[in-house]
Amino acid sequence: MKWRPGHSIKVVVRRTGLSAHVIRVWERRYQAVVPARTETNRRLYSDEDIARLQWLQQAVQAGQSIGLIAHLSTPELMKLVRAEQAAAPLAQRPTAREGEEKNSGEFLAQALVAVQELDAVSLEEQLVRASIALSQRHLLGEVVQPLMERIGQMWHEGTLRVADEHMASAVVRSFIGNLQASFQVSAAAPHVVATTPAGQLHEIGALLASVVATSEGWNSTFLGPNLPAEEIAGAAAQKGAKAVLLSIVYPGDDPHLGGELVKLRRLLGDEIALLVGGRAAQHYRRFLNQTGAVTLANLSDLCDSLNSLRS
Amino acid sequence: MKWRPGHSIKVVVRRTGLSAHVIRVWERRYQAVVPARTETNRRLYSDEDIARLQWLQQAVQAGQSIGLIAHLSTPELMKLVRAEQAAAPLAQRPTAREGEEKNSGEFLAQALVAVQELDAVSLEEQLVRASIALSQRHLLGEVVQPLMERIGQMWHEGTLRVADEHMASAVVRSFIGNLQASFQVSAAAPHVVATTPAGQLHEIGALLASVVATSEGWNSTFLGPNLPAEEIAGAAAQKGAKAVLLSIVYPGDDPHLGGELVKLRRLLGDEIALLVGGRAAQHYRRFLNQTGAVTLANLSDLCDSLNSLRS
DNA sequence: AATATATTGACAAATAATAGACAATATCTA
DNA sequence: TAGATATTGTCTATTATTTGTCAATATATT
Repeated sequence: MKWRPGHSIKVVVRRTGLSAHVIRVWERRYQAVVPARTETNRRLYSDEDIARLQWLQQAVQAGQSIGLIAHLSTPELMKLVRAEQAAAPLAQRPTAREGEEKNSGEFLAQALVAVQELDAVSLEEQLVRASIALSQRHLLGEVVQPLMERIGQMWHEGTLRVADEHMASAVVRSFIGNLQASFQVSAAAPHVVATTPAGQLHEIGALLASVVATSEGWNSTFLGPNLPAEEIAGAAAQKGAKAVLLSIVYPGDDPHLGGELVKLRRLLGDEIALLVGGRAAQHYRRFLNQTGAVTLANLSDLCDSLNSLRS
Repeated sequence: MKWRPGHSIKVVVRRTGLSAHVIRVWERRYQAVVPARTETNRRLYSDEDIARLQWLQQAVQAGQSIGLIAHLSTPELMKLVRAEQAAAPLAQRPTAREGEEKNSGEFLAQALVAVQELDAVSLEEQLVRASIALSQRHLLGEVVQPLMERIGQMWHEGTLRVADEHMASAVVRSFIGNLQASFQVSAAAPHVVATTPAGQLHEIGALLASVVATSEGWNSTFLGPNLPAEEIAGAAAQKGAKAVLLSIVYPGDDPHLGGELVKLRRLLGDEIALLVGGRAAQHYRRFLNQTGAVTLANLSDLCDSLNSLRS
């Protein structure tokens, strides 16, 4: 679990990009980060120390002076960096650097802070930044989806207030809806509909699926959450859809849902595929297998399934 | 909690766009903003200082001369700038005046057709066209709001399917969220939060209220629907909101809602106003009157109430 | 032995504060 | 209207502070 020893300064240099000189001088002058020591006086940095240095570095890059911010707590630093990013004129935004992996994690972390602070503007700002810096796939798979999963998790744990969760849902919904509108799809392209079955109130998963389908060149209609099987089948028929995308996240033990799925499968007929994803989808696996629905583990699976459906 | 240290003049320069020279000369000549100092005589600007400089800058850009306004209090500056802004756009408003009435009706009719045909793309297209052709006020008051009312009505009558209603909600939500993001509001502007109380699941009204508040120059946070009184009060406190906007649409006979409203009023304290609108608001009039909440008949009422709150 | 790290002191470039000057307008006055 | 005066942004020169970098030296690691 936890790694006791800690990291040498060399590791910190590699991971932060700061020089060893600077790291030491920040410690000497401002006690910005005061690592533990070995018996022989070597510095031993914890992961928290490194993270703090990274935040300090970002704040400095954003124009803050180290002497004024070195003693701030790490959460305050995070807040400061966000404020600075938001205030930066678009003209001189920090040049998009390489290292998408690292960046997507930062976007996620910043977005989570924004959610906890109930800061809708900041949350949207992070999403927009991520959408500029990252590819579609990384944006959805490494920022938006993990963000919503994390929020759902914290919500169940009681770590997050309902208001935070609702605010975040509203912002993310709007953002994704926006994203979807930015794609141009031929009217001749095949259709899908995306929704969640009755009893499933969390709609973001279905909305994500809908965007992915759109970005893969399908005409996708998002029907909102919590629809009974008849409604879903009716809508699919009306749109001439080739597939129905369902997202099942919570709860994972709804006694009615299995029946709904079976009924939906019957109503859809043989021509319309049923693709089911989401965290709790596997809890209903026996119903899905029994009816010949396709279970999706992630958004890449969805892409694959859509592509094979097309042919 | 609170921000102790302060920002260097460099940061102020980047956030305001003013030159360091100007910032210092305004201080020297007019004491426009007199920041704290470090032990070594460096200027330390607080967030309030920066906000004040932004207001001063806006006032100057609007044609005021710095020597005459530098000594005004920040609230007076805010009022001044808003007055200027309200006066200016009228002169250069390029809106196509002709046939707004007729057009708004057409947009509404075509949007309804799109809903009944479950055509999200067409619905969004109508909304976008309306947003181009109409003023903000007409767009929201004569297209979006009537559209959602009509949909709710048809839904209760059974004329519309659930899927249609959900799809329309998703599209309109996304569209309004988009609209909201298009406004630039100063961080120094006062805050409101918009939501619906527990038991009220329809969120579009609150979202509309949130956009209107934003367009009137408030920082508005939309909290999503169906929040218990404690959550609303907590969020309002966290954001330092001056008002809470509630939308009550359906149902109009919830036995718990009156109690929720009374509780919310108590939790908010004396400093935070409670503005309540929506089709069903008058059904709870006795609770609202009893608690000193303001009842709003329409979006224009909301504008008026917000403006009087500001002073 | 070769390499990496810690400590101290020092240095230079960047940044900031102050006072004063100047030019372009704006406003007032005769 | 012309001239005087005031306002306002910009600039320079000087001094002081902040901050990244480096060298010298000692100690630890491989």
